[in-house]
Amino acid sequence: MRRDGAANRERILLAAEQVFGTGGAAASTEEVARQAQVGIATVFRHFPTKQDLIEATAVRYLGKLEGETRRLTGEAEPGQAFASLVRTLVSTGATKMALLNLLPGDGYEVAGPVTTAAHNFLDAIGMVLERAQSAGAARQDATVDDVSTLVRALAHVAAPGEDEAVERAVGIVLDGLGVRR
Amino acid sequence: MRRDGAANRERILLAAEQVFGTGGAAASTEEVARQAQVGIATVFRHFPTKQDLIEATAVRYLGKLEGETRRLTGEAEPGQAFASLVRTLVSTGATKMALLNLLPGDGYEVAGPVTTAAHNFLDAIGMVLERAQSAGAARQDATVDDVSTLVRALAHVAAPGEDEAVERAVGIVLDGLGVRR
DNA sequence: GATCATACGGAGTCATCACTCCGGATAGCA
DNA sequence: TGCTATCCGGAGTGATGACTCCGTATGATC
Repeated sequence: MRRDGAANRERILLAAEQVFGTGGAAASTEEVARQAQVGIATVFRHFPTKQDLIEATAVRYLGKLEGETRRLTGEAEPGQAFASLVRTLVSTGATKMALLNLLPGDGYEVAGPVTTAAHNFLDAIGMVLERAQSAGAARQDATVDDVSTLVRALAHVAAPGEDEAVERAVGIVLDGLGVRR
Repeated sequence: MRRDGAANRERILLAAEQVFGTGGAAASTEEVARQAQVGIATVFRHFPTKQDLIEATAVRYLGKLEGETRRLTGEAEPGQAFASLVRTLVSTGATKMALLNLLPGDGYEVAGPVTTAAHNFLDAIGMVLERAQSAGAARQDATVDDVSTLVRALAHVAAPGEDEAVERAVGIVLDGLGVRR
């Protein structure tokens, strides 16, 4: 693969994360091309359909989230680490709701790279959750799916500018999850 | 207004609630016309723009929700009434998420009939909430906005068929709201 | 039952968007 | 530096959807 080709692919993915994140999946591919400073044909050469582009962007984004989540596994305070995870996911999810919608449980295809990436991400969340539970800082019967569902839910209403309302809602959910604060 | 005109207006609003509810605001006006068994021009004669149609549908729907909510004010068990309210709103919201998105706090215009209807609806929720709080069946510092935010959030992920996951999430949120179960 | 204001249907218009075609660069290598 | 496989841009193309035009039908009033 030629170097300029690889570089453009990167620029496109970066732009797509921004565009689809803020505008939802309804945002146009042309907008992505504009933001990436690339011709529309170049986008379609790298990603034959809009769906392919969205999926590639989602995989990349989920991988990033997974990395951030795994980093929290080493935190000294498991309860705080978990609370911090939820807060972070909700607020970053606020500007990427279209991508979060691709998580399982939101009516997505059963197999494929997106689902794999999502599972890896959920595994990472599970590790943080279990550490909190072992430390007695989260209720024992909570599952990763519970956390996933609640985070996706909160992310949907977490529009930028509604910080205070969202913070209150997150606090109530964390109480429901038995997280010590 | 002629009788057939009024009747068609009703059929259109009914169809719109169904179509926009399940398909989101992205659903086409033609689909509404088809479902209402009416020509496309008839829809636009009654509601000059698609936005007008969505707003009229939302006002109607919010009024219906308000009525159901006020009915819960007379329940014997305030805590159960509140829990039942949340459950009902989340599950009905699941098939009308596009309309629930028009509630304040989701980036909608400040004035107008939709906002008025939404406020009336929130008032009704407030009455149910306060009764539960007075009975010691809900935490004292919870506000109507908290409930509104959480319900909207849950409704977004409450796809039909995900009943069990949603029920668990609702349970956790109710725990966070201090609702006795 | 005649008149006419009110309503109706569906073909057409215009804009948007996903996706394609093709002539013109350019990176990498000898 | 010259060659070529790879890559690029932007003007199409076809489909879809919001909205309009206009000839026809019908409910209300006399």
